[in-house]
Amino acid sequence: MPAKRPAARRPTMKDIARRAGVSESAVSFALNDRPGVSEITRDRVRRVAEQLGWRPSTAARALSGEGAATVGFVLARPAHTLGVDSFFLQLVSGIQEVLARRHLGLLFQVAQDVDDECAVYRRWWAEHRVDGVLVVDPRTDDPRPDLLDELGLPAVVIGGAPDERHPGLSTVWADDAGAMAALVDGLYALGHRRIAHIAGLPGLAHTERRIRALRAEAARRGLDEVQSVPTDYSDAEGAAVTRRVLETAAPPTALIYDNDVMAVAGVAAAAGLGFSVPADVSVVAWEDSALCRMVKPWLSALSRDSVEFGRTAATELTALLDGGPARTVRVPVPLLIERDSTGPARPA
Amino acid sequence: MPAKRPAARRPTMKDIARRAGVSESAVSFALNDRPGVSEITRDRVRRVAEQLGWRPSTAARALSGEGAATVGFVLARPAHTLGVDSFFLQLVSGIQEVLARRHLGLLFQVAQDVDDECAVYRRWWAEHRVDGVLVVDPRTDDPRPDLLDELGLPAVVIGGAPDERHPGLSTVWADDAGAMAALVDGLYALGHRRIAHIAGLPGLAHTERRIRALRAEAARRGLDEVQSVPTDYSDAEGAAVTRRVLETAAPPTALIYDNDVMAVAGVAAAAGLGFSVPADVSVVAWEDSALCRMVKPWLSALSRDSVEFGRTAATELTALLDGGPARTVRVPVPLLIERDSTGPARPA
DNA sequence: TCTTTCCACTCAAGCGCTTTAGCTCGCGCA
DNA sequence: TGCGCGAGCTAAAGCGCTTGAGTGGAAAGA
Repeated sequence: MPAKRPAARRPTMKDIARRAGVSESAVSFALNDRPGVSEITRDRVRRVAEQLGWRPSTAARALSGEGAATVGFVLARPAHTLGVDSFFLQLVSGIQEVLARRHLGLLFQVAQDVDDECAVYRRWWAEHRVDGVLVVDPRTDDPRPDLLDELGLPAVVIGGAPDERHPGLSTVWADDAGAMAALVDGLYALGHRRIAHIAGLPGLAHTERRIRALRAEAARRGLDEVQSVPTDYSDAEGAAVTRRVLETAAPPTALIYDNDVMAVAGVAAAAGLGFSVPADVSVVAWEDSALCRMVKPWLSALSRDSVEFGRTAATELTALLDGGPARTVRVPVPLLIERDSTGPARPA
Repeated sequence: MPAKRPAARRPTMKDIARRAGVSESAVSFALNDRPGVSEITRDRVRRVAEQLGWRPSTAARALSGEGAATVGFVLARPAHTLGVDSFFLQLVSGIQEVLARRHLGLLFQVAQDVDDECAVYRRWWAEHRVDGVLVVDPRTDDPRPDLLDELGLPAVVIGGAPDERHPGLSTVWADDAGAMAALVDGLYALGHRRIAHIAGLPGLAHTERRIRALRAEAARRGLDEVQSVPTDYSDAEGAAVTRRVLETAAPPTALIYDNDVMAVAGVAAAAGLGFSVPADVSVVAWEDSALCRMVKPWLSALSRDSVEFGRTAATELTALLDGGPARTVRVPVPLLIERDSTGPARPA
């Protein structure tokens, strides 16, 4: 037999009203800082509420039109790439920090793919579950902004490019193009002319931005042995692609990895092929984490503050929920932390 | 001016009732598979509902006593240890898989510490936000089970030991003691007599279980140069402790790390001290992930299926929500994947 | 003195759903 | 013919909160 639960009853506004000797409406006014009650009544009500440990029922609030006090976050990535990723947990930490302050809940869901994700948004909307959502991994040709517009669901896109076509959405983005330009600058100065970019998932907006930026930089300098190879972000593909680009007649002298996991796997793969880092080939990871200091040589990496990124995104969303206008805000360009995996190109 | 939102109205049961020419109650009966309507009416109602894209408002449902259709998950770990951890995202993936099937939402929150976590539970309970919670990182002397009992909030403890004192809580656990015994068995057979265990956060139940198990195994075999050193799971402490135990007159010949991150950091630290793995010292990681195959030598590791762990926990919670009895279920003992970091002890 | 104004508060409806009680048939049976 | 009965449905209350429309009384104005 299941244990009998005492199931303490939650106090309601009615309880407060009775104890304070006023009507429920007065309680509502008092607790929501609305005019209509005297200061002394307000105080009394507040004290009683506190004493009873009262908290508003989100369900009742939501039902009377106040919104669900919850924001949604969907992660649609293949399960195996979720593994050793430091970015998302940090991002979510930052998001939480801001949301918790306002007692907003975070409804989290992992989805199979973007279509699945869209279905989740539809369901959340229809079920009245969330007041707004945070969208990650924006894509080229993304169906989500249109959908969110249609549903009228406030949203901020994390990591997208500024988007004029959806004036209702806020965007928080990093200047990947600028970062890539700076990165290539540095490598060029070190003598690197053949550069391979082991990119992330094709179709992701920031992957495409980085690829385009690299191509542009190469063109500007007349480098024609520069390439980007998309992957699924996994260590396996990172290693495989590394081997592929390195086993050519004129292998690249610098490798740019779109995340830390692939960079680490890539270094190992390079070593397996007899390439030493950074003597034969320089390596940079586009994402810094403890991982980069766990291998020899320590990896140079582009470091951004993912927690702050999350904070910014959440702040924009709360502004949107408060009825503010949609905005486009840029977070600081990631900073290159130079460690031991980058050096001058070996002379030809 | 903020974009005017079209704000499509969500269909309600009233809409369905009107379109189907029946009362709201009939609609409710029809859609919830209750007796009281004929099959043909039921079908008609269902069709109309489908056609309108109707979904029940969770707020309204919750308000009329049905529960919030949401379960909670709080993560209370220092932010910096959240970084490169593969376990939680995998666990959450598994949890989601089960919850999504029943359209249960997952409310996720990161907290500072256990007290903070308790406050979150209280708030969730008072706000009527969740029907149950998943508790991770159980501790020795944990205040949470008592609290959850008091609140009557269904809960399953993930990774705890069977707990007779709280018959209302379900527990999903792994047999750390058994795994530790098997591990020591293997190392002993390889000739290892001096073993150091670089443990996780002190106070966590499974940390203590492992420490006790190791001590028991050592006692059984009369090994007196066996030790456990607690850490905060970070790569930094993993490396520091490694150096400390290795820089002694009779250093251990085998190191057991309570997670993959510390193991990797530990190998690097050992190498820095001139110890080669596995010739001078064997290394085992208690947690397998891509990380273990990213360093040379590849790390032997205890592998468990974290996704499945999550599935099991979520399944138990849904059973509890359905009014089932609390249960204690054991997941399979983690399996030792032997790679290149373990070998025979160097003869004295 | 009587009216107006305003403040502090109460009433009651409504949000979308569930659920209990009740109502109306048509049928079988005595 | 009358009655009971169950199947199939409706009416209405209630969950906890917000909110617009009152209401009573004291202070202010005529």
